[in-house]
Amino acid sequence: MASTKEPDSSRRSDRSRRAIHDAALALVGERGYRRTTIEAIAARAGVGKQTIYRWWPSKAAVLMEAFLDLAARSAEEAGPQAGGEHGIPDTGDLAADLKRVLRATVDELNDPALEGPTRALTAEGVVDAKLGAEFVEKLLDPQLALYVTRLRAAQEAGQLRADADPRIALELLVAPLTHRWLLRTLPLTHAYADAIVDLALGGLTSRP
Amino acid sequence: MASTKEPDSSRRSDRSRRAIHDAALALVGERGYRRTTIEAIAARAGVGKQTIYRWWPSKAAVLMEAFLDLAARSAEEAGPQAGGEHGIPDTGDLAADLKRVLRATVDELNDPALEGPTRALTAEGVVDAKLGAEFVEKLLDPQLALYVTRLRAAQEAGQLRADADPRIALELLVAPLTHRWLLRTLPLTHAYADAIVDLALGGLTSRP
DNA sequence: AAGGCAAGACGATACGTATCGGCTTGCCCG
DNA sequence: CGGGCAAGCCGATACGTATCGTCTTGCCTT
Repeated sequence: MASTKEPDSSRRSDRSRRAIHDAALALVGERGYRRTTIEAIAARAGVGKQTIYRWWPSKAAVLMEAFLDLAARSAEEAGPQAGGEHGIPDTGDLAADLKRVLRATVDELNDPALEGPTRALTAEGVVDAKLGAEFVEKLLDPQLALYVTRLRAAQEAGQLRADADPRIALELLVAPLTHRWLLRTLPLTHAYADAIVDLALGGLTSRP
Repeated sequence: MASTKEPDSSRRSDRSRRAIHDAALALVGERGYRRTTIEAIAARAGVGKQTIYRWWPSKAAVLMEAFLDLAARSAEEAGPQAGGEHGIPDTGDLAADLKRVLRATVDELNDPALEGPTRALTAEGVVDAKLGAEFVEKLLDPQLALYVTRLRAAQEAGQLRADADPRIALELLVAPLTHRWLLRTLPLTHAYADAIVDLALGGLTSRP
């Protein structure tokens, strides 16, 4: 028993880890997820295959960590009051604030540099429940939480129905964008984001 | 040129095709998409590997066709006025009609027999644009078209804002369900479907 | 000197192709 | 008519390639 020898993480090479992150992101962007092999990642990173197998359980896990690392670094660079990641602005105008954030999300989803890895990771999570849970917990939920706080503020300001669950309301706003992007049903544009905000806030029912 | 000899489809064995469909669906349900191999499908179907490679370009294509066939057959069985596939009911009560259909969709998405293959196919479409387009065209769009007609009827009955694009309004209703199911953020229940309908129709904004 | 490191050999699968008789199908010739 | 004959799909299987994940070997950092 207990033959599962855990490697000593204190001796781990941070240099190799970063090189593997970079190589993984680059290769997935260039050739797609399916066609990037562990061996290719190792070769590009100038690293032995075993160094990857020692520290990661799967190709998807490598990519996930690379992604998290990238997000953490770009968040750090961006500083406290950055563009679209560190909280949703509250100017008092809920519709305008939401449009601003959703437009930024549209731009992010349409960014060709991020599209490949993001699609790969999402698709993997759709099929692999374990990885999907990690994806949701570490990447998606923190972002959605920002909406919850902003929507709660709107609720306290009397701009949002008191009986609306912010967690559900948020999905009404975000899910349509995700839907178009993931399934590629129709183009994902700023105009679409605006339309979603207007319809979601105003409601579909006609009023006198 | 023209050395691409197309096989003669008139001599194709329908028996083999069905066996392959069934085997593919069963194996994907049992072992997941990644771990079902073409060779295993052939073995289970009692079919030569080449018979699969002769008629299908990829594993995903086999599954897609199997799925379409299944949908077509179950639609046929269900008859003209079946549960949830052949048009959205129009009782005059838009909210009730939508809840009925979305609840049925929830049940379908939660059906363990269909979950495996559907996830596999969707995930493949997320990554493979060509397959995704086929998936949308042959499976998703026809279903969404039903919403468009129902919503247009509601619009003519004065129950839906005249300035709302039905194609976008539909996404407000359907996307949240897809979102929860695909990403597994929270449980997908009838109560959630009802909440979505109420919020989408009534709007998020508080009213006097 | 202990252990992670780069490099790569290795067995195990799965892929997609090629080929083999066997069997059905449709056509030709007697 | 009707027996044979070519064509072509069928199940089956051998084959070479690609990738996997493990294992081994020295080197080099710590």
